[in-house]
Amino acid sequence: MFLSSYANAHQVAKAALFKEAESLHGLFSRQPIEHLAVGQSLFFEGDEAKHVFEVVEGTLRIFRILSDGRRVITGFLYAGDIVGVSLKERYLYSAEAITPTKIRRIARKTFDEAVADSDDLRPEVFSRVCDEMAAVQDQLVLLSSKTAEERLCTFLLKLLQRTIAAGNRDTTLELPMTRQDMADYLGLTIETVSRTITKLIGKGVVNVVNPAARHFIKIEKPGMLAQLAGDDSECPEMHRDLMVQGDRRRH
Amino acid sequence: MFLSSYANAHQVAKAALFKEAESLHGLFSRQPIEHLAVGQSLFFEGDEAKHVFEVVEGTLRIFRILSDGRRVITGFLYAGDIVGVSLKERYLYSAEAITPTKIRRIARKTFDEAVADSDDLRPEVFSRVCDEMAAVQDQLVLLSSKTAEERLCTFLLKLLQRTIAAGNRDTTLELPMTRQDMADYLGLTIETVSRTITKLIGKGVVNVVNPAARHFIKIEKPGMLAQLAGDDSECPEMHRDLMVQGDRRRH
DNA sequence: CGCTATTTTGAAAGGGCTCAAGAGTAGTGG
DNA sequence: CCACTACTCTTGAGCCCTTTCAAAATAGCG
Repeated sequence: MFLSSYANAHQVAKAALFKEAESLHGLFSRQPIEHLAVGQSLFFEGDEAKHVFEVVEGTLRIFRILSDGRRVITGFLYAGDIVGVSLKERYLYSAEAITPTKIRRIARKTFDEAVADSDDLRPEVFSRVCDEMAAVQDQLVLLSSKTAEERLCTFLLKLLQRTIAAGNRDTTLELPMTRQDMADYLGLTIETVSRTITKLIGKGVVNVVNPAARHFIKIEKPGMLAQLAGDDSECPEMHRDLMVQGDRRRH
Repeated sequence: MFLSSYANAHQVAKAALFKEAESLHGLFSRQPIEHLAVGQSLFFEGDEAKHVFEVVEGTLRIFRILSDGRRVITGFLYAGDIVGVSLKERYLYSAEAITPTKIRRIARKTFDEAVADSDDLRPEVFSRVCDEMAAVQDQLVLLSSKTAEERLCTFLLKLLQRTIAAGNRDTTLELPMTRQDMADYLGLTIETVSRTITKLIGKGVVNVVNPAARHFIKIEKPGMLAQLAGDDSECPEMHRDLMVQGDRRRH
């Protein structure tokens, strides 16, 4: 699956001081940039996994199509992310550009050899795989036990944290994906996503900056958004020592 | 998270011919066996991830407790599985024995060094991480778009495939986990799990071998079980070339 | 400006949840 | 061996959130 870009940023930076090829980004930087138009596919589920990709610019969706036509989006890729590492023979999902996108590619064989040879690259790859695993597991928790509102808020919160981490002071988010994409990612219908956003606007938590641009959402009350997202980062401690039985809510 | 045991079995076997330490199992085999009683914890979410474990015998559940007390089981561990690899500082989940269990442990530091040093171990670790990632993603698909019946059937089917892979000819499954465990794993309530099993018995798909032993379930119609599980291994091809728009069902 | 795709809104139906009680199963100790 | 208790599992009834089906409103674009 995809690998988060904000993984071990310090390590990347350190390595870059010495030799560019000693960081994953450096490894890709020598490759030519390729352009993807909106809706264009990078690869398909089931294809032989011949390349590893770095997203230079833009956004992609990662998804599977089920036998009955339903689509499940398992993640989004943003600038700096790397796809195609934790795979064997074949891609387990399709990848498609949802905005005009720039990518670089490296043959898996080349990539694997470079990683096997470099003591700097291995920890970086490992770190990204760990982040990816953590992200999928969070998504698993979201899907197995959160309400529509909690799901939406969790999603928006993650996007918000992304832009804040990128140094953006404004709390206005650009949602490059459609409502249908959000629905397929959050395990909801497009109608529920739409209704839930309307409800959040009603509560004053978020707002559309300009009714014309529904893909720009301003987070008015980040604190409340985090509240509604539900995961007060779980609470493992309550479980420790004393098995607090009995008062399990829902599910 | 956990790592599936049937990963790259041939590679493991090959390495074992030469030197035992050149396979992951060999690496653990020198460690003393530790015993866990039913309900005993191996580690807690949030704990410093100091060890990597191999399950020698028994079954464990991997889970998180949410702030409102709900429990999400993200996986089960069986004999041969390895836990604690794809992690950074801390465990992202708790692990608890659901049957009497035997495990071996290795310090992460030792483990990481052994893997970094050995050209045989690295591919095996990589392979297991890939399998783990694929499993989590399948679970993600299950949770985001399957009905209660489909979830149950998918779960039973996976267990069936496990026992068949282990060379068992009988289609009777032992379910070491409680109904509540299954519910927390499948994103359902215990009542829905119970009702769905009753429904499957009514359809003649499965049966309880002996009403006294509800943890032993015989699969009477494996074919029908696979049907009801829903994932005719998805269908990526229908999507290729021609973007078949429009007739997306549900969600 | 007209056409199409996307999004929103409404009303009704349904699947799974909640609450509540009953039925088995085990374990304990007299 | 049989209460007695504690659990797990099953079953029932009603409700609620999300889905489904349908249509209107809004944006995007040639």
